[in-house]
Amino acid sequence: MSDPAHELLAWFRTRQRAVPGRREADPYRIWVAEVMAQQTRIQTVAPYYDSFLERFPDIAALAASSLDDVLKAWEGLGYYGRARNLHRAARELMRDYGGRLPEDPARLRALPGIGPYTAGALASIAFGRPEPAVDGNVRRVLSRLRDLEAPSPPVLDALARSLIADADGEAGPLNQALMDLGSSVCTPRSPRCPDCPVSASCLSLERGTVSLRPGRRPRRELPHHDIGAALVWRGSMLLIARRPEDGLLGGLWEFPGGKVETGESPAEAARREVREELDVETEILRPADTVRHAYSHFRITLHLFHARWVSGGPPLAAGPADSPRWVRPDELVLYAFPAANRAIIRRLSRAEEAPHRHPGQA
DNA sequence: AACTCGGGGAG
DNA sequence: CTCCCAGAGTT
Repeated sequence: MSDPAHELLAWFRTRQRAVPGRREADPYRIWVAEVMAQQTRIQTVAPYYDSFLERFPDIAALAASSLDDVLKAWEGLGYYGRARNLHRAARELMRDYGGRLPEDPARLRALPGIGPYTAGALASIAFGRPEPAVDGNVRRVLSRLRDLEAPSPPVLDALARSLIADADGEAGPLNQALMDLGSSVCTPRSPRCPDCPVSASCLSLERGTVSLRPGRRPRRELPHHDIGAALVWRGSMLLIARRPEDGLLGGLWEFPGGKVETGESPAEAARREVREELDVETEILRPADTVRHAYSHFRITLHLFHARWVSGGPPLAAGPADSPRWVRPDELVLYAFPAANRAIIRRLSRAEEAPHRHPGQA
């Protein structure tokens, strides 16, 4: 008689991978690992995880930091709302819970950035509670195990709970076993069913529908946008601006610019957007760089131009959080930029090593 | 339920 | 190139 829960636990014990948060006992460190892992691959998370915890070793340190510092530590990880929510949640925890995470899933769920999955993961892994933690991997494993095309969250929840009920109080290890199985064996394509500890219980394997489970939603084709942006030089200083906190890339810094309208050249768009957004008049000098970048739901081609400041904008000296602001090129590394801008900065600093004249200097 | 929100690795 | 990932918030 098959016993999926015990098969999963036994399999998990034999192959504990080195995963951020896996060997941790501190709920805060598990929390950070789970949030970083949302929609993000484990290899991507690892380097961020260590440096983030070194920079913010506990909830109090995170709550006491500025959002800019947290975003800088998050730079390149994507979904920057996660960093904003983590920061907000830390402050709520200091105010309402004495700087500790609550153990109750419902209270966890009420914190910003903690949804059904993360609340279940924390409750089970950090606090040993018998709660399900259904992420994309677990959803796929359970869909195949029961041969379900599109199980709803309540159904998945119930399936996970029934496994947990057979797991002898080992909810955390069982949840992690399901996730591990999904990421290493029960993969979206080319699953390794011969290596699967629960293949004897798998209804999809029995029916030959493994590759069809779970069903995929049809996807739309990605629209493409051309963006014009400017490296506005004022002597040896560059103009950067902070994006609004809500919305795409919220709170990150960027070189000012915007969408190219129909009948407009990228250079014209750059000059117009700088004037409209920052009230700064410029003269476009020459193309600086072009970067293509893909987001989840659209693609952009970023056309960047060297430009000369003419008038308007902030004073040369400004407070640390003022936007827009003038910075020296070597100061750019202190600010959190989107990946598309970061690629430009890399190439800019490489070019900086070769002898040349600044476009804006006399 | 549908849509928004990044980035990167695998195939 | 396409797909999709240790999801959550908003509408």
